[in-house]
Amino acid sequence: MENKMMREYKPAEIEIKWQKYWDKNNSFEPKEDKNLPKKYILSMFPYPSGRIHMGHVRNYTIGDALARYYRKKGFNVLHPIGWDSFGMPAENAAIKHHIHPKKWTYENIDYMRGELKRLGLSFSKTREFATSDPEYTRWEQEFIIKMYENGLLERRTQKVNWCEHCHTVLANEQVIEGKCWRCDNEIEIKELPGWYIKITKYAEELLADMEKIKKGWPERVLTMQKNWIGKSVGLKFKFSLSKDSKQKLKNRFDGYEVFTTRPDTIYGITYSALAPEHPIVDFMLENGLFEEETEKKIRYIRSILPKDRQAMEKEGVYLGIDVLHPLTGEKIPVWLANFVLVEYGSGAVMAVPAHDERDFEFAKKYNLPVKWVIKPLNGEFNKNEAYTGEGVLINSDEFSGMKNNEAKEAIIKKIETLGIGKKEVNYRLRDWGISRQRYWGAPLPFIKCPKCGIVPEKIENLPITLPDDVEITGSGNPLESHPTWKQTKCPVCGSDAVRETDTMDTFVESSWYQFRYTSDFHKYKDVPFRSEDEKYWMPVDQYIGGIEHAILHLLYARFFTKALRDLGYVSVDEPFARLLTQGMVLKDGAKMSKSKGNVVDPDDIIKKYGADTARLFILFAAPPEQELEWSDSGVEGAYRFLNRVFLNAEKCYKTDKKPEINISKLNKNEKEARRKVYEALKRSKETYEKTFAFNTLIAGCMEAFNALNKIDNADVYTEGYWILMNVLEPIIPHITNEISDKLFNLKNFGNIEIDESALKQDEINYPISINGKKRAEITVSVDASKDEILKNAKKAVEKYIKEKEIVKEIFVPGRIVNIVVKG
RNA sequence: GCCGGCGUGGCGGAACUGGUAGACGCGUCGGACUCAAAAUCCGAUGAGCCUUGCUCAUGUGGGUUCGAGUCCCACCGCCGGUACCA
Repeated sequence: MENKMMREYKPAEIEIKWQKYWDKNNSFEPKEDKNLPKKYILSMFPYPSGRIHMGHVRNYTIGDALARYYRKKGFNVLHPIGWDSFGMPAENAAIKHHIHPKKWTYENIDYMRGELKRLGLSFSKTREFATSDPEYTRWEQEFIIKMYENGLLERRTQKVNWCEHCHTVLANEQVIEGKCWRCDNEIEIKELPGWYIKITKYAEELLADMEKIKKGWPERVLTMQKNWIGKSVGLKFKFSLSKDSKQKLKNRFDGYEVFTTRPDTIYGITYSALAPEHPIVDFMLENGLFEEETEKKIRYIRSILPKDRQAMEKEGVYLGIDVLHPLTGEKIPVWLANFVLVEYGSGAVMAVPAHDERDFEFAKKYNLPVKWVIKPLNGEFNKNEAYTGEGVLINSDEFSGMKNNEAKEAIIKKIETLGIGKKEVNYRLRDWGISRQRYWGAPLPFIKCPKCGIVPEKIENLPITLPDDVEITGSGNPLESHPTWKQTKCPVCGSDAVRETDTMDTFVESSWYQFRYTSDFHKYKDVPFRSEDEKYWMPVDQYIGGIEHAILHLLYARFFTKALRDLGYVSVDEPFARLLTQGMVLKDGAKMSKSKGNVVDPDDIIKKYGADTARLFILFAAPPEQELEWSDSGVEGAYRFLNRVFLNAEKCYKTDKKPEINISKLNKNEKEARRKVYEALKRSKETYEKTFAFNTLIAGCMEAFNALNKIDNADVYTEGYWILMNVLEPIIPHITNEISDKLFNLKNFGNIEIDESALKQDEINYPISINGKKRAEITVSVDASKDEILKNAKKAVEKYIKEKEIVKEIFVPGRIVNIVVKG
């Protein structure tokens, strides 16, 4: 049967046709049948900034390929999209273009939804939402109230990171090298009241549960989170002040605590150091207990911002007081040192110059004694530097001779017995400050009552929504300056009260959106998501997004999941079973950005070549985890390939069944072509389910097409298209649907069994090498014996081995023959 | 400094548990078609040389092995994270 209907590849027509078809048939809605095997494929949702960029295209194309693959395999697939729609840019747009943040946001969403559709992405329509929708805010506010009631949220005043440009507080995670993650402005430290989520309560579980996800997450993401949490185990003990020193301090202090991870070096203490802001220093300054020179120096050190001190040389001064060594009772001088941080531990340290680089540097500068207490296991000390490695204790009373790792525990025990200290765990992780002094965010659902203090809003009054009539000027919080919004009644006593005007960090919204998608929330309005839906769909089987969220979003979402679990809302410990971190899209070696003028607009590519070309190129150009260098000629290449695929489909015949092939009648090229086709099919399973190496899968398909075009056998050719259209459908859905529809009535989109006989080769090439160097090549039948192969091999390399002694013959079946000769 | 990752043609990148280095694509060169061009198709394409073939090539230098891009040691470079965290 001849097939002459495909004359020209017109992506625009084909793509619109299929997009309409999918839309009309609701092709991508998850099914309610909970007996079906499920896959929840999620790409990180976008911020509706106005237009999608290539990073989005990459992110969503990867996710879409997986979703389409599993759908085709018969899974019930949840593949949703939504909008992370609160945030600063909406307010910036309001200031710049005098457009209301809400209007700006929702117009952007409408536009971007169209862009995603034009890419042929198979998102569910019923599960879409924006986090700024009041229905979403309502549940978030409920969670926050529950957290407050369960001691996971509190309001307190503390030092915060303040960005003057964004006019708001930032969480520690949002300060990148001392600058705002959004606008790059230098951060100031301010003391402000604010709301804190106690993520630190979950520090240990966040660490421990990495075990549960380590098979599915990139190691480096887990490492980054581990470092961020920064657990360290050690000893906390108290230094007692000497009698004289106590008197000098007017008996206001009897000592102070220090934390160390090296209790094994405790006998090497030769001084102790306090942070410049330590309370004892404060007290001594207030009471004029320093000589003039000393005080001058202390005031100088204190005048330098702690973060600027790192760059400086170590500096300090003797404070004129002493403490007693906890075990030996020896007198130990107390110094002030600019390298001791007031925020970490207790703001004071024991100093062991022999075995700590910082202490050593400081001791050298001020000629303080160095006492060696750990001897390297082999070799001697280099007394010009601190020895921080493992070893055996010396000069350490009854602990001498112990290995230092054992001594750690032993010394902790002794200190505990003496009652002057105990084992302690310290974390670098700080509580998550979620207050933002901005308008376009979810209001914190609390009320300040003059009589009752801070009280949560009643659940039945949720959501607390934003007022529409605001003026966004960029200075001050519009909710604070709104004439009436914050005026309310206390939900407890009914008296006049004021609403909290801080809104929530937008990372709160993105911490639980994965749960919201699990239910058809348009139908079930009395819950954030139905428990049965959550149990069925969670965890997300595959999460895809940028590495930039390794700490921020991914840590918050993991925490939030655990908190919601403990509040009884969800059933899982971890939200994302597997994570794929896709690399950035670059152009001319740099990240695409307006300021660099190297932006390629996805819409332009779609208009010129079609969505399939864009999708194919972006998956072909690099493996997903690596950076991807944009290449205009590479895009052209992808387009040419699709053209060939489309036009050559003409060589197939129409059929509803995969053609039966009689292998015995095939010639060499035909067998070769079939083998490549089936190899591509075989590889596709690995690619979609495990490796995500779309680039090599596509290369394999190209090889198969190239091989098909060398033959003239309609059966093999048609079989090839039957299979390759199936393999490529998740990547280039429009063109494959079009061809499969015309040729195969879409019947080729089910599961295809691998024909093992097609993968078998009749003949094998063996490279023959002499002493590991390739010298010849022979072709033998697959069932040739070892002796036969060796005989042929020797014949092929006769001139190299004649008059030489054969020392060894190596034969690796299916691989290589290597002959080792001497002389 | 510490932790992690990566170094392969002109370019993006292949190479499963050590077994023919450079798949596939781009680019370049040559050819066909054309009055011509574009498009398309066919072929060549790591470097060098004494060009039936040989030598050298996976950041550098060593090592293990019959055989190393792959394993081990040392170093160099780039990227990312983090940093006086006691």
